[in-house]
Amino acid sequence: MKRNTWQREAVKSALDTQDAFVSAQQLHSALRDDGTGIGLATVYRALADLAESGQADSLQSTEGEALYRACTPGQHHHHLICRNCGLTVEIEADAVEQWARKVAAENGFTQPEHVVDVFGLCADCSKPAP
Amino acid sequence: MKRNTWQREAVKSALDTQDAFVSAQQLHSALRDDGTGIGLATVYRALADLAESGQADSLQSTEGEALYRACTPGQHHHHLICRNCGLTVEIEADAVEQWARKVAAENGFTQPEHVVDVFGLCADCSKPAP
DNA sequence: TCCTTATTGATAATGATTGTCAACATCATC
DNA sequence: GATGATGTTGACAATCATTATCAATAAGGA
Repeated sequence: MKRNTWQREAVKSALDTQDAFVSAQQLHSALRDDGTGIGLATVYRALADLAESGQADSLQSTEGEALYRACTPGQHHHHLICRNCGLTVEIEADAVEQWARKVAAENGFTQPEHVVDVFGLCADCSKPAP
Repeated sequence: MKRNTWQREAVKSALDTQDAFVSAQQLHSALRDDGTGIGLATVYRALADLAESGQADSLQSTEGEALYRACTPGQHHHHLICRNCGLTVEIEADAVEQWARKVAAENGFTQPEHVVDVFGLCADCSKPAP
């Protein structure tokens, strides 16, 4: 049976305070800075659990590390991500869902899923340096 | 100055024979099986060059390794990828391009780029096992 | 052919992630 | 509240893809 531990709670709430995709290492550092003595492996395990249960989204950065972000569960959505600061906004895309299904069917593919993320510079990061 | 070596040619042509995304390690094994004594680091370097010059596309697998695929240069496109055998088809998506720009603009984001890939089971892999 | 220097390849180094396992903590049950 | 079975933790080792190092090699202009 699944047990509730303060470690899992800590990881979940730490992730909730982030408005950007963060790595397991970053989250571990943040938790250590908060005075908790949580272990690195535990952070990895907790994040994997959250991702599997749909309470967090994950993606692979171009550098190859896994990044996580708390998300609204039970709802399919995509992300608009700032290349510079990581700020992330959830977006919906009914049109894209339908397009993906159509393209898959046209090529004989079944059971389509898709990865759709938009990267750009957020309003703040678009401002010229003073 | 950039020099032409048989190693770079070998990597390029080996990639051209693949109709699926492959890892640097896989390509290195294939090249070794062909009798060439090419080094692993060289394969990594050649693939990075091909990706940078637009002659190959790359993406991160969910396991975190980088996968490469030869592509038609100079043209923006996306991929329809078989989850099972890796078969990859290039697809175009003008509607999605426009949607990405619109969503970015609506949220104050500039310089939008996007990652759009569709995963499914290809016609062959969709057939039930005999 | 000669010479400069980009490239190669064997190997070490890096860094994220996962496996191991004894000590510990949770929670159903008494 | 005490007990016990077992899920969980955390320090550390192990793994694995990728990158850095650097002496030896080879491309291509002179």
